[in-house]
Amino acid sequence: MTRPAEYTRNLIIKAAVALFAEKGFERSSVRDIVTKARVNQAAINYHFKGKDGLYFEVLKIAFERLTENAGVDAGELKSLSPEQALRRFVGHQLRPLLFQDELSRYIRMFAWESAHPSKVFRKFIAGNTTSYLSGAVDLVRRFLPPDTQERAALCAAICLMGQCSVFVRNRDLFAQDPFRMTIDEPFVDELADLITRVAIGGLPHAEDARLTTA
Amino acid sequence: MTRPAEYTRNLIIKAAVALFAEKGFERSSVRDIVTKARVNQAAINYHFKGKDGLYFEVLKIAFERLTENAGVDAGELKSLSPEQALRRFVGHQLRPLLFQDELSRYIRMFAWESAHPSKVFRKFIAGNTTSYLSGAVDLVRRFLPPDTQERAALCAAICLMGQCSVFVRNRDLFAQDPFRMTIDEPFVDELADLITRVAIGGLPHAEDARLTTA
DNA sequence: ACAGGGTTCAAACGATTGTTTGAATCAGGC
DNA sequence: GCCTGATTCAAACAATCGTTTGAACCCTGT
Repeated sequence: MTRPAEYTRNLIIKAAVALFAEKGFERSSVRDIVTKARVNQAAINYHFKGKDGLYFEVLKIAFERLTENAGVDAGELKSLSPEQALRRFVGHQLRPLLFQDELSRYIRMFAWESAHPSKVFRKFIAGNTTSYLSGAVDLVRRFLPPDTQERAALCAAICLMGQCSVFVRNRDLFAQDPFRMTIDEPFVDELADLITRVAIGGLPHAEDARLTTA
Repeated sequence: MTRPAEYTRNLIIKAAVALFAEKGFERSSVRDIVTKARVNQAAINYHFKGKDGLYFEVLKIAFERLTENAGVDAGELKSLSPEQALRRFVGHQLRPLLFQDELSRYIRMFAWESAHPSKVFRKFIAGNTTSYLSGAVDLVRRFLPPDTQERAALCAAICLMGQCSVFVRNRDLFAQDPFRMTIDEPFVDELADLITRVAIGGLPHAEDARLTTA
């Protein structure tokens, strides 16, 4: 069979995940990837039909791993209280701040896409109808008034994930000079608590009477 | 004097602002800018010492215009109730969703930077100690418990601005197929109310007892 | 031993990026 | 009128990007 093919495929995917997570898709060059993977230039085009094809493959893997392992897990979601589930989810989204394992890299990749979705990514979510956003929507729905419109719930979910991804993307920036945040476990716990608590406290009032627009 | 110089300078700046707002700094090429401005290739390097120099100049202008005109205005901030001030600020941040005027373009430029700060931008905020974030920090502080640490207030401000900039950046994406949001004035009002109300409802509980980390 | 297909390789391709060049053009001062 | 400095211009530069090429390589089946 094609033993060696699968081997270098994995080599490439591993290197690509690391780079895509670190810098995002656009800023990661093919030459960076093949250098890190210690394979030839043409390998990506041979095995994945180009950079886009590689990214699509990587997205597929990341999505599978995340949905099977996430705090979005349907079973776990029901066994926990809404507050616990939300806290777990936020903690999961902030995971790349603390750990550099594979799962964290996948989350970070999606954090880049939430900043500026690439063409490949759009094609990807077009195929996966059950977007990773739907999990977040279910999560916030439990805090929103029961008659909240789907659109508002979607916006709330986007806001929730956006708050996490800002920190994931700019981790290094916030650690540096004007901010000087020491990003350790106590800090991330604090941050996750902050985001979670603001959501818990605020979401129930999301559909109150219209504010004066002035 | 150098009349014609200032004229083409403004031509370039105007075109650059439009493109930087639309696509961000990195994705806007020098050739796009000079074509839109109807000036020569070399003009940018002659007048601004390169693309970076142009961007720095544009950032300076945008920052001045925003601080003098923003909902962050110190006088206006004190004359309004905390709730009104926050709602005004959020509405201001979401302005690019509705209008395409100059002010909206400046806001959108900063929204791109909040996603992935460029080198030029980092150098810029290093020089402007009173970051545009400090206004947001003051705003959220009025809802946080009085003894909240500066670090937590800063995180809350980042979260607040992040929620707005997600929609500003991805306006077109959310209008399209998987989401199909019609981004008109009622929607933006609704969204601004949502973000504001979640913040008002949640921020006071930001420093409650530690949540169980599980 | 040989042929053939899957895989690797170094090199080049064409497109795009930001920047530089050197001549051409224009203005105003002596 | 001519010189000088500022400004514009078309063209090229060097670097990087993703992709393609065609020969070399290696393993397998016959």
